[in-house]
Amino acid sequence: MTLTTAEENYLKAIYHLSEGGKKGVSTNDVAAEMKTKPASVSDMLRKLGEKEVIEYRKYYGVHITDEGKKLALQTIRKHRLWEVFLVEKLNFAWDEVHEVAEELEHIQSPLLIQRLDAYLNYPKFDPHGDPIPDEFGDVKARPRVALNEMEVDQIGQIVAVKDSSAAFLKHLDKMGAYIGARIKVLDKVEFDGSLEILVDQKKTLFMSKDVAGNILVMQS
Amino acid sequence: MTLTTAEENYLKAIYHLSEGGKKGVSTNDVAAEMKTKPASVSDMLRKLGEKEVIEYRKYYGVHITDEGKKLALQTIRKHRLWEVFLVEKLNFAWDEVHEVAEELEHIQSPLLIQRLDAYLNYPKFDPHGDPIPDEFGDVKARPRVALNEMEVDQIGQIVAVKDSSAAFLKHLDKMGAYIGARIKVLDKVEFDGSLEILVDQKKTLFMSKDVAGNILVMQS
DNA sequence: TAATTTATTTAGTCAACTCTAAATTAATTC
DNA sequence: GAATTAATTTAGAGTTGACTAAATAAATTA
Repeated sequence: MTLTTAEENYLKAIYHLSEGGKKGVSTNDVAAEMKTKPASVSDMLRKLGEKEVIEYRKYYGVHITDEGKKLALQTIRKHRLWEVFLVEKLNFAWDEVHEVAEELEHIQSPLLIQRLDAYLNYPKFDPHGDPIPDEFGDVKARPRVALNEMEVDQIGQIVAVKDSSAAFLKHLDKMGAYIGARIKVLDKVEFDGSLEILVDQKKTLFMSKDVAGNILVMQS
Repeated sequence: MTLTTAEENYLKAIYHLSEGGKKGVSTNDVAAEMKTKPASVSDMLRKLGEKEVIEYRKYYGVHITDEGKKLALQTIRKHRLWEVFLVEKLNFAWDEVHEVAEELEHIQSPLLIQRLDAYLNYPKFDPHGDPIPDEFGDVKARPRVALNEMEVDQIGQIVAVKDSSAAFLKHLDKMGAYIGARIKVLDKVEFDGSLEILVDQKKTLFMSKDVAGNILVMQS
C-alpha cells in the first residue's frame, strides 16, 4: 500500500482527530484540520476508503483501520525523528521545526529513517515530549503523574483528570487549562502547596494543590 | 520566483546538459535525461520560458538564463549538501545517496540548508568530488592537474585534454576513457612512468605517461 | 532542389487534488 | 412529525504534469 503525500497528510489528520475519542471523525473536522473544503475531503475519504486505510460510510464520518493506523504512525514516526534531528543536531528552536518536519516526513526511504534513528540514538520522545512510535507502530507509554507531584521547571501535557465531573472540567476551562494542554511548572508555593503553571508556552495561571491533584500529566 | 518540484528537476537537467557546451539543449536531450516523452518536455519548456528561467525558441532548443542558472545551482547545492550528510553522518555508501538526495533537495527551507551547511562544516565538495555551490551560486574551482602528476590512490574526474585532436580523443575512447569519467590512480609503473587507472569504479586500464600527460583531472 | 527522415510541437486525454455551486441527507427545532 | 438548519456529497471545472497520436518544422539525403 503506497500513499501519496496528500493521502499521508489526510490520514495523519484523521489519526490525530480520532485519538482519545472512539467516535468517528466528521468531514468538517478533517476539512478544518487540513484547511481544505469539505467537498475536497469527501473526495479524499472515498479514495482512502478504497485503499482500506479508513472505513468510510457516507454521511457518517470515518474510522481509521488497523492498516491505516499503522501507516499514520509511520508518518508520525518520521515527523518526530526529524524534529529531534532539527533540534538536537541543527539547533532549531522547538517551535521552528514543525513546518520543515512536515515536508521531511514524506521522504520515502526506509533506510534513511533507520539510519537517522540510529544516529539520534533511538530517541523515544520528540522535542515537544510526544512519543516516537517504533518501526512497528508501537509507542512507549509514559507514566502519568498528578500535577501537584511535579517539580518546578518540569514540563508535560495534561492527559486526563481524576475528577471528570462537569463541574471540574468547567473549572479547568475557566482557568484556561484543558486536556491536551502543554504545561510547565513555574513555581510551587510552600505555604499552601498551590502551583504556578505555564500553559501552551503563553498563559500563566495559578491553581490550588487540590485542583492540581486531580490533573494527570504525561511528563516530557 | 518559485518553482515546483517538477520544474526544479527540469531546470537542473537543463543546467547539467548545458554544462561545458555553449550550444542550446534539445528537447530530445531533456526528454532522455528526464525519462519523459518529448511532448511532455515541450510543454514544460514553454512554462519555464514564461517564468524566464530559460530562453525558449520553438524548434531550436533552450538556453538557461542567469536567473535559471542561479536557481539550478541552489538545487544542486542542496542535493550535494544532503549527499555529504548522508555519507558522513548517516554512513550511507557513496552510491546509495543519489535517490534520497533527489528527494531531499526539494525541501523548501533556507534556514535548514544554512544550518545543515554549518553542521557539516561548510563542505566544498560532495562525496563524488563534485563542488558544492555557495549560497550565491559560486562554485570553488578545483585546480586541475595532469593525470601523470597524480599520486597512487588519488581520485578525480577527467575534465579536459591538452591535445584535443580527433585522433587523441579517439584513442581515449578506444581505451575506455572520456571527458567526465571518474578515475582513480591504482598504480604508477616506475620503469616507464605508465599508469594503471580505474574508470567509473569498474574498468581498469593502462596508459602511457605521454597519454596521461595530456589528460587534465579535477582532483577530489 | 525535391524527397525523405528526424525532431519537435500541438491537440486531445488522463490522473491527482483542489475549488464553487447545487443537490441531498441528517440533525434540530418548533 | 413537519419544517428548518446544518452537514455532507455530487457535479462540473481548473491546475499540474504526464501520455499518445497527429501535424508540422528542420535536417538530411538523393
